[in-house]
Parts: sequence; C-alpha cells; structure tokens
Amino acid sequence: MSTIITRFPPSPTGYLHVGGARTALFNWFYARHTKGRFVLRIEDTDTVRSTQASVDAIFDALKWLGIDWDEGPYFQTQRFHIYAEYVQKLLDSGHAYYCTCSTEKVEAMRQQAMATGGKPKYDGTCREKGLAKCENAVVRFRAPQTGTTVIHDVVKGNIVFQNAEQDDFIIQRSDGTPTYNFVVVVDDICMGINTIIRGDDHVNNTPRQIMLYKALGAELPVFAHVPMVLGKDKTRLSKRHGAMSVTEYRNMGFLPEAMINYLVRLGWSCGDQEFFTREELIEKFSLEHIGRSAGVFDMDKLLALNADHIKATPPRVLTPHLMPFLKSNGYAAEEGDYLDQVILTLNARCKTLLEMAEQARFYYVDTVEYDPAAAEKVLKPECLDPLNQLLRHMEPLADFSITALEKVFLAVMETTGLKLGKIAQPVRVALTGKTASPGIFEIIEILGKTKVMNRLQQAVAYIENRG
RNA sequence: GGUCCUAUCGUCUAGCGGUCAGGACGCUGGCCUCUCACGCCGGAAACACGGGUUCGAUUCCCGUUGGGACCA
Repeated sequence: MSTIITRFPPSPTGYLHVGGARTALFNWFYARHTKGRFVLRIEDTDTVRSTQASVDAIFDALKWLGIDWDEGPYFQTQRFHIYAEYVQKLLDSGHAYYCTCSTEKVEAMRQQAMATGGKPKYDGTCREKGLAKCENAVVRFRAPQTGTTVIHDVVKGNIVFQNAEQDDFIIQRSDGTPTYNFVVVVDDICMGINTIIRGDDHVNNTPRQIMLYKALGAELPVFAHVPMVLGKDKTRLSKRHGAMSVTEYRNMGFLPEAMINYLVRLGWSCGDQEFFTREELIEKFSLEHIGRSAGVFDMDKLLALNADHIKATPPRVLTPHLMPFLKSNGYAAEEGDYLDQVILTLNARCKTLLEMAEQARFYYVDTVEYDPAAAEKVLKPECLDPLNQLLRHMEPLADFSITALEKVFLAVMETTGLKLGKIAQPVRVALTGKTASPGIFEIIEILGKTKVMNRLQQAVAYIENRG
C-alpha cells in the first residue's frame, strides 16, 4: 500500500465545533496510525462568511487537541487559477460546456418536472449547442445519463446511485467562481489525497465527485463516510444542545486527551476498551471499526472520561493544563512539589480542572472562609476541648509527618474518649472551610505546621466569639 | 417531495449463524472509611416490527415503521 494521505478541510466561518474536531481526529489518527501524511486545507471560498478570526480559532483548537499537519495549510482563495485551469481541461476534453440558460428558466424546468412527477433537474438544453464562452454563461459538467455510479465506502459498503438521477451540474458560476464539489475534487487530486474520511452528510455529493475524478482521469480515493454526531434529542448537534466549540471545553476544564478519547470513541470501538491515551489511539485506530449509525453526544460520559484522564495524568503533566484555572482564581500557584502534592490529593475527587482549582482554594488562601452551613453544623463549643488539646500536642512537634500526626490524634482520642470522626470534622472545617475534603492527615502535612496551627487557633477564636 | 444512510439497555458500544446477549456512562443496593471522593462487590435496564433464507437468527435478504442526511 502506498502512503496514506488524509486531509481536514474546515471552512473558517466560525469556531471548530465538536463534529468537525471529530472528523479531523479520525483523519489525523488514521494518518498517524499508518505513518502517512495529514494535510490541512482551509476552504475559504465563501469570502463573505470567512474570517481571519475563524482561521485563528481553528488553528488554536487544533493545537490544543494536539493535531499537527504535514502539509498546508492551503487556502482555496489562493488557488483560483488552478481551478480555472481544470475547468478549461474539462471544457477542452468535452466533459463540460457553457450554458446560458437563466436561473429563472432552470427553476421553471424544475417546477415543471416536479409537477409531472419527474426529478427536478436541468434538462440539458445547452448540452449539444457548443456554445462559446460569453457573458453570464455558466459551465456545466456533462454528466453520464445512464448506468450507475457506486461509492465503495469503507464504512458503509457499496452505495449505488442511478446516473439518470444526476443532472449536468454547474462547476463554474457565471461570475467565474468554481463550485464546491468541483474545487474539492481538484484540490484532493492536486494534493494527492487518497483517503477521504468525512461526515456522511457528504455521501450525496460523492457521486458527482466520482464523476469528476473519472472525467479528469484521476484515480479514485478511498472513501470513509463516518456517521454524524447528534444532540440528545437525536437531531443534528447545534448550540441548543450545549457547547459546540472545542475550545469551550478547554475553558470548562477538560483535558485534550479526554476530549480526544471521547470524540474518537464516539462512533469507533476497539472491543470493550473505553480509556485510551493518544499513543494507544495512534496504535489502534483503524477504519474497520467505525460504526455505521449516528451517535449522541453525551456530556456525562465525557465528564467521566475526563475524570479518568485527570486521575491518570502525573502532576507535572497536569500542571500546565491546570495552571490557567489556578491563576484565574487568583492563587499564587507555581509548578513544584507543593502543587504536585495538592494535585495528588485532589485528582480522584473532581471531574474537571475547573472543579480541581476550586477545591484547591484552601491550599492557597491566607485565611479560610467557612462555608456557613459547615461552620454551623461542625464548629460547636464542644469542639473547643479537642481542638485546644490538638494545638497543645502540635506546638512542640518538629516532625509534622503523617505518622507523627496520627499519634497526636490518637492521644487526643484517648483523653477525650472521642472517635476520630468527631475530631477530624472540626479540624477539617477549620483547615478547609468545608465538610468535604481530602484526608485530614494529608492536608495537615501539606499545609504545614504554621498554617495548620493558625487555622486551628482561628477556629477556636471563632467558636468562642460565636458562643 | 426525491435520493441516500441507519436501527443491540436511557446513552456510547461488543457481537461478525448456535452467547446465561458482554463492557462503559448514568441510575441504584452494599462494602471500605476521618468527610467527600476513589476503589471494590451486586442490581434494574436492550436485540424496533413483520416476512423470508436456514436445523437454527441479534447476526444474512426483503418490506414496514422510526431516526438522520443531502438536494430542492
């Protein structure tokens, strides 16, 4: 097999949405899996809706996902001379012709065809006229009128279309601009794309494209039409289903690895495996196991996968992803042993980095604010005795390790006759402001003697004032 | 309206003629436990329907119905 060459051709008319990201991922992973090449092409021929901001947003999203490209980015607006050349080729070989039928006239044809129960299509009025180039003329492709065109689709199998259904479609408008199906084919031929993986919303375009390949004497690429991603109500994914842009998921605290894992696993499988690292995906991704039916985007599953990835990511690898959230919460956090420990106590307790940053608050603030309900429920006068005893035992301690701390708590448990839970909860609220947190000994060890004693004293004062 | 695709628990899916129809998310019962999580053990939950083909269909074929897409 020759080198696999895939491509991703986004239109820069907005952000990169999750559906687009998924097809980009399929193409990228397939190229990487086969040690082939991946080409990026920006389809910006719709000059009205295309913007530089969108181009930048798409690059940004691809970078976050870790998708790089071996060739490009190509911009279609810079390639009009190539399209013109190919139109001429088709004209010269008799595969295309000029047509001067007005849009009104063509529309009338359609109406009439519909009325008589026929297919709405161009009737070939100018087909044999041999018209020369002139003002307001479009260029039409001379499509075969009999026989069939079949797509040998890797995921859907053979899809057969009757050529009689197909009319002589336009490849160049009267203003000289080429049409979508035409430029795609020209580009894919020029760029040597031999494997096209795209959404199955394109299958109906494919017969026209195949006809163009044949007319141009080019070898057909392998087609793999992957099913769409739908929203919860099983309609095409759109804004009302929630976030669409992949970068929004970054802002919500998702790890790119989790996003990749989720998006690729949606519509593709590898036995019962659910969790994949990027490397595993490169190793295992194949076209054979792409499913044939559309899938529903499920936030809960994404969340669960994100939790799994957060748990599996070493602190130092997680740090750069977490840092923006720490900073935006105003913490003076920095990479290092302290943050490593913080992460290790939190990584099994949150589904997103946003949550993790929130839960890390008590590690970074100067004075903890008590959650009103927590203080009300836990910081009661009867806690004064155990808290004061703890303070007394800790005071002379040089070693603030977990083992040393456990001894301190044991001693207080004995003299007070209280169970660990009764002592740990007030300490927890004193140190974190909340009733839920990582293990009490871990927190104490990480926070260190000074902060712990200060916070315990603060709690004692709080209870005394309150009483 | 025409064309095309599609159909296993609520969702993502395994299955590629003979399985107690498996896993994951979510839901749920329990265990662990200093709280919350994590983890572990268990539970409820699916082959859309109707015809064929076959000794035997979730699996192959044809319809129906549902869903989706594209063109208009």
